[in-house]
Amino acid sequence: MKFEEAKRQFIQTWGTLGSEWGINRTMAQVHALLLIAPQPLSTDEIMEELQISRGNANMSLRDLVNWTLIRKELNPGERKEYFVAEKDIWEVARRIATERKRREIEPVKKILTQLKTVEGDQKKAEIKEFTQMMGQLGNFVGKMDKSVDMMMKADENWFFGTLLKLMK
Amino acid sequence: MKFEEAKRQFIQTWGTLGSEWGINRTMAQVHALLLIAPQPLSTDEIMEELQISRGNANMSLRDLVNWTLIRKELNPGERKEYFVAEKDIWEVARRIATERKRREIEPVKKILTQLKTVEGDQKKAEIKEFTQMMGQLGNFVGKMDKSVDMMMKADENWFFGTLLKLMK
DNA sequence: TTTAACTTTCAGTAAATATTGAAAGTACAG
DNA sequence: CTGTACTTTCAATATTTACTGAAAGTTAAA
Repeated sequence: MKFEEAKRQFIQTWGTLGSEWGINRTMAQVHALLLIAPQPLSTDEIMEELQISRGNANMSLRDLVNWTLIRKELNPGERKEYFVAEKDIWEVARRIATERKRREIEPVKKILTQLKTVEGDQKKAEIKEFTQMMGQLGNFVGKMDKSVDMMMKADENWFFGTLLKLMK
Repeated sequence: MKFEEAKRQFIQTWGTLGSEWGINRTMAQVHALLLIAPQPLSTDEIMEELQISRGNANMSLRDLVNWTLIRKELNPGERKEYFVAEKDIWEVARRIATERKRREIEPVKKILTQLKTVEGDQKKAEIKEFTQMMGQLGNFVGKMDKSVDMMMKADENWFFGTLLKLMK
């Protein structure tokens, strides 16, 4: 396969994967482009390569910076901003996990805790079932949460090494 | 908090969480409703409770059955179909992980493997960066894949027990 | 200052996704 | 068979989400 084709396909694949997991397709494509860029890219280069508008490029880049998946890089004596991606995939995974935990898991955890305290007679099947399920979910989410904390601190080889050794 | 309010809030929370993770909001809400139902529910009961159309209810239920998160239940001598959810949350998590792996991770893995074989001079920075990144990603996705396989076979207490013990 | 090179915003529009509901399909009881 | 109690489908529509591009904002060099 030719390089240009491979690049096109990678960007497309990454975009699709992103949108399947609730991440805006264009943002994932910009990320893909920066992941394989050997040097920092400017907004104009990204617009050109992905054929997107300035507004869209700016927004995607801002979001990626907020996710800490990319950072701005400035050349001395030049106004233009360039962007570089974090290229260590384990680090990328950790940042995504951390961010999604903070934005999505923590709020759910808090709500589940509240919902466990629902008023009503535990002898009613409805209430019993509800309380039990909130308990199970709260417990599970708590464990997931702890697992992410662990991943955040861990080194890749150690993490997968330990995990996969347990499999045998 | 009153039961009706807690129920409403749980269904809403679960729907939001689903849509943040690329799962149709209504499908997640139907799932939530069945998770807390002490007995099987019919399509009409679900339509009524969530205020959705017959078509939408039918489609969401079919999808949930395909994900093996719920199953049909028939009462002898009755035409109507009822639905029950798998209530063991560890089992639910495993089924979701298995399904997403199959639908989304496996195809990406296959493509990454192909993309590693891109033609071109490894001395060119572009190609070198690309090949390296495909290698890193392929490696990472492979490990995630194996971790899910492990989870599929494991018992909840053992899995989290082992994982969280490693944290200390 | 002013000008110019750049970045950000956001109202309007386009595209993607989800939902409805009525018609068609299915299968069982009589 | 035939009626009826259901389930499924799908074209039309509504809703949500993403994108554009021009105007406003910012910053620094002249």
